[in-house]
This record gives sequence, structure tokens and C-alpha cells, in this order.
Amino acid sequence: MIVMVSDSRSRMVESAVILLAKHGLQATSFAEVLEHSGAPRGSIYHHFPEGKDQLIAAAISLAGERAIALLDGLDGSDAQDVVDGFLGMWRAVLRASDFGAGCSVLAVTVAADSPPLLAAAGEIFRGWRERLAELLENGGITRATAPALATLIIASSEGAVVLSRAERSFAPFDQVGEQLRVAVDAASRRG
Amino acid sequence: MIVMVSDSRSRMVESAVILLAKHGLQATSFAEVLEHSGAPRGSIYHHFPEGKDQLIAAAISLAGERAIALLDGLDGSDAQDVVDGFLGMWRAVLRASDFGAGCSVLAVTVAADSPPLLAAAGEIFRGWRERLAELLENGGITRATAPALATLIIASSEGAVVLSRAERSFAPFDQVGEQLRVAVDAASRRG
DNA sequence: GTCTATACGAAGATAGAC
DNA sequence: GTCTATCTTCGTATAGAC
Repeated sequence: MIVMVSDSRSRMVESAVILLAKHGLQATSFAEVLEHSGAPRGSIYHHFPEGKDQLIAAAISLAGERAIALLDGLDGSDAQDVVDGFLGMWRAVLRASDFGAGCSVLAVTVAADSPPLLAAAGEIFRGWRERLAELLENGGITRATAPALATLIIASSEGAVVLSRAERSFAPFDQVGEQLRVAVDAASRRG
Repeated sequence: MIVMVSDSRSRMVESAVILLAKHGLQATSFAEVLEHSGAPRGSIYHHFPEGKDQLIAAAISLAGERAIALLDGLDGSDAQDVVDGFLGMWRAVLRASDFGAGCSVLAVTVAADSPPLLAAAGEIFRGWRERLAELLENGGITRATAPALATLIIASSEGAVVLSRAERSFAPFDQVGEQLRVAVDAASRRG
């Protein structure tokens, strides 16, 4: 039997990830997090003595680790399959939320008022870029191209999710996916 | 002598664009806008009787038109120069703000709580995509490729600005620029 | 067009009991 | 670990004078 060290804490972090992705940083208030998670009121500053920033940092850290875990599962695949897997994750987010959700790390980046929180977001993005570059290299892309191609894939995925949310249509997202496949194919041939 | 129909109104809209790009939607409060613009307190609901949403809609509309005007100035250029011009605009935003500002339309998209405001953001993005596609076509890209390539350029620029803000470095932005140039070059050759 | 005053709610945060 | 009560600040919005 596994001991539940702190169930309400993890439920709050989980809810914060979802609320950040849907409504942004300022709208992810303690009141919203408590309602969404069902966690008890009195446990906020017990679990997060440093306040909201600590909760948000934990949330984007979790979101960051989940994306890394997804990437890990794609290691060893052909570069094209790696890209498809990564895009598939974001497509699922758009579909499951009916264009109502995006990336929690991006939401924090564009609204953060605290330098440490912004730096945390930057570290997460950098981790994604580096891990994806490794996977692309393992999938047949040259070492000279993989880092920049990885950054293109992450930047354009993030942007595509925003465009599709705003337009409430998969059209922008799928156009980006199509062009990324062309780019990866060309890079694979060059490699 | 030109009549100043409403100077404080346009100053408020101008300030809202800047504050949205720097601090996001919720942080773009009337108090901040008034302080930044120097507009008088009593004129808020005179100029914007529908409240904050009306101010924000005017702000992203202005930002949208400015980007269109920049694109218009690039019409007739080679596709590669069009892309360089578009990227140059975003690079200037990052540089002038020391990585403190991004895209006001993106900021609204990820934090909007009002469907009309989200739809307004979507229309702006769609307008950019369509105009850029025209320019690419005029610059030598085939009609079959131009729309999707335009969307890739806009999505990846938006994402690259976010990554560079978070990492406080031009590295992600410049990697994306490099890869976009490769993609546009390849598309030009195919055309 | 601009002013002051004010209502009202929500936000983050703290104190002290249990 | 969780509760209630409370404080302070800030947000949007309205009313009515000038």
C-alpha cells in the first residue's frame, strides 16, 4: 500500500496546470484552483508557503516533465515519427478542450511578473529543445541541423496552438504540421 | 490645422498595445493604462463605454493593422526578403524591450475570457496569414504552398518570440529564423 | 471631456484555533 | 493538515457634478 504523502497538494498542482493552459496566469487564482481541485481552503499556505508563485512553478514544472516523458517515449523513432508524436500531443490538447486550452508554460511566460518564474519557464523550454534535438539526431538528422530544427518544431507548435485557439479551427495547426513534415523530410535527405 | 478628435483616447489605445505585449491581458488594467498614457481618469468610460473589452479590442486591432502595414511595405519583394522583413519586426520588439515584450494579440488569445475578444484575435491572425500568403506568392512561392508556408512563418515567429522572452536570449529566435530561411529557399526552388 | 466619490467583488496573504 | 476570520490592495464599473 502506497502512502499518499499529500494528495490535496498534487491535486492543486494538477488543477493549476489545466487552469493555466485554459485561462492564463492571472485567472489561475487560488479560489479557482481550490474549486477545480476540491482541495480544502486551509491547506494553501501549508503546501505552498511561498504563495502563488510556488504553486505556478510546481505546475509548469509538472507540465514540463510530462512533455519530456512523452518525448522519451519517442526516442529511437525516425525523425518524422518524433515530430508526428510531438504534434499529436498538442493536437490532442486542442481537441480535448475544443480549442479552449494551450500551453501552460507559454501562458506563464507572457504574463509573469516575477523574474524567477520567467526563468523557470525558460529552463523548461530549453529542456524541451535540447531533448527534442537529441531525438532528432537519433532519428537521422545531422548534429549540425538538429538543434535549430528542434527549436523550429517547438516554436511553431506553440504558435500553431495559439493560432488555432484564436481561430477555433485546426486549419492553422494542420498547415504548420504539413510544413514541418516537409522541413524534416528535407533535413533527413540532406543528412 | 488638424483637429485632434480625441488625443487621450488614442494615447490609451497605444499604451494598451504596449502593456499587453509586456505584461499580458489582466495586468493591462485601466490604472496601468492611465498611468502609462497620461490620459485623464475621467475619460475612461467616455471613450470606452463598453469597458475594458472595448479598449483591448481597439488595441489589438491597432497592432493588427500595424503589422499589415509593415507587410504591405514588403509587397513585391522576393519571398526571402519578405520573411526577413517580418522576422526583423519581431527581432526589433525583443531588442527594444530587452526581451520584455512580445505579441499583444497572442497575449489576449491565451487569457481572453470573452468570446468576442477571442474571435477578434482570431480575425487578426487570419488576416496576417492571408496577407503574408499573398506576398509569398508574389515573391515566387507557388499558390499551392504559400498559405501553409505563411502560417508556418507566423506561428513559428510567435512561438520564437515566446521562447526568446522566456530564455532571455536571441538564440531560439535566431535558430527559427535560420530554419525558416532554409524552408523558404526550398519552397522557392520547388516553385 | 473630465472630475470626484464610491460601490462592489476578487485577489493574495496572514493569524490563530483546532 | 485544515479551519475561519480578517486585512489590504486592486480591479471594474457607476453616479452625478462641472
